[in-house]
Amino acid sequence: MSSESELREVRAKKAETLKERGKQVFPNDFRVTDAIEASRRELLRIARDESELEKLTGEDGITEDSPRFNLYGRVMAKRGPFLVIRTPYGDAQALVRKELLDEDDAADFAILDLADHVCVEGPAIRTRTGALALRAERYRHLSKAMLPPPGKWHGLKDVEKRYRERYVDLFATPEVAEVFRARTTILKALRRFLDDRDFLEVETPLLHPVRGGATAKPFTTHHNALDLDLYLRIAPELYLKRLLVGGYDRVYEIGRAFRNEGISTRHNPEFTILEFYMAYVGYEELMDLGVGLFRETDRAFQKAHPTLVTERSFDLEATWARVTMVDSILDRMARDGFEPSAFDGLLDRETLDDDARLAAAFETALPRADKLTQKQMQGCRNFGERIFFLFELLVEPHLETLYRTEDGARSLPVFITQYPFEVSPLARRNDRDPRFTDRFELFIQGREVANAFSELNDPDDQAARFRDQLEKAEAGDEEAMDFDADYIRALSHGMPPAGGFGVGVDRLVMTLAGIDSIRDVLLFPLLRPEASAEIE
RNA sequence: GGGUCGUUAGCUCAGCUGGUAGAGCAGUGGACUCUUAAUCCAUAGGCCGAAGGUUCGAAUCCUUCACGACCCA
Repeated sequence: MSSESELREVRAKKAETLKERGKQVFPNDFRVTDAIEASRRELLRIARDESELEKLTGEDGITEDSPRFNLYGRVMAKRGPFLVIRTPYGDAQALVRKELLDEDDAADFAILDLADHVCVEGPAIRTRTGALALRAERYRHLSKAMLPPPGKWHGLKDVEKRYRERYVDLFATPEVAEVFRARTTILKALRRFLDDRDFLEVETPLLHPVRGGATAKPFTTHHNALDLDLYLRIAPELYLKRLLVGGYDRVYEIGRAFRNEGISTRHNPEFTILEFYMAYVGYEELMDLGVGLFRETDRAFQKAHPTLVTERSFDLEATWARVTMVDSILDRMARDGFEPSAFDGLLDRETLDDDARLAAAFETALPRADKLTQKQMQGCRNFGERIFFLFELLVEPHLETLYRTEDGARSLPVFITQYPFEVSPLARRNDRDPRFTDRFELFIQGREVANAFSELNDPDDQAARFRDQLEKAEAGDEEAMDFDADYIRALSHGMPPAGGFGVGVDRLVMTLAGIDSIRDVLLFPLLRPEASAEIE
């Protein structure tokens, strides 16, 4: 009897036995008072404290006066007369012997299955091997698991199953549960940093009538009563800046954004974004603020989750690199040791500073490039797009190699600044060189973690940029923004000079916890539905 | 989108160049009752991801599909 249906049957029969004895299979009369909860925590604390353990006696040292404890949770294993009980704070064991229980409790205990929830009550003892155990004088059944848990030793390894049945993954693998606690620690630290600086946390719509705030393919949906097509937001940006117009000088939002794109180790269609906006600062101040934000968040993470701290290839405590995009391309070309590229020997400062010369360099490089690269090169229609293309092709994959600590041991976080105007439709132009914007992206471990800029608050300039986006859309660009007339109206009422900063929270969690796949930091990553979900 | 790999018992995995489907754990019955993956004896459990094909014979070879992982773009 051990196919799935048979295992289920065994448990169903035990449930039936409970009922026949007048017991509920799923009772809800057990109440955790503050005192009982404190007693469980105390027990788990003692279990981990050598000096406390030594104070405990063996079973024969137990008297009427010995303190009693409660231990309740999910039964994860049976070892001889011991039960391993899992709680949110860790595991502890209980010594359960029928002769110490009254008849009724003993009968309940006799039909215990692994993964059931139970409560035991009794004094704490020290076992012969020096570990703590609660010696059960009372035993209560609290909830039945109708399905068997995964193996106690190997746990749940099947990656697909782990994502689909995250509830099992979480109780079977405490390290996984810890990652999601760390995620919350990180979110709280981000909030605290901003709250401490008088930022106001706000919530803006997820349902957007127009696409804006980022260049990405949106999800579409429909509101029936208004007969209105809507988009799930790709970014909260434009609403948050409306709030700057409204007079809140410092606002932030942490929430979900949706992008209708492929799924990979770094992309999930819904992801968590933090955006904050601050009046009377520019992008330089935002870099300083960003350093503080990430360092403080990391310290909070490391302090709360020492078991998740891994050997890192990057260093947040060293001085972070700040390089303009053009300089980063020159840095790359000046460096040996990279794969040969179609642009070798073609790029110098003069070329990267002159539209015609750069276009000519592309002409020369074109036949040397592979097909896919050629296609992308031909898609570059102006100076800014060419610069950005060169950055993505030549620099981005090598950021970790290019910018390192003095001893060369670790990579530095790097701010790439001065993004070209053409690829930055919401950022303010640089005052000295209008071909670029006062924008940066932050890369840690070569991974893009943040995007920020001095905000464009000139309504006419912004309207012209929206019109450019419309042209792109007409040319077939599915990621182009819509013309947001209300946003232009908002800017026309006057927005204070400001800077804005966006963080990919999932990627930040991945970076700090040393996790390679975004699915491992999302509780329920998007998966294709199962072919046939069993319905009963 | 392309490539590589995977899918066998509830869980973790073996199963060779085709020849009757295997182990450990968990389950069931029993023994034991201070264990640390508890132990011992006994026992049961399979549409070998799905569909086609090759073959006397397919978990194994071929094709298609589904789902997933990793790499590339």
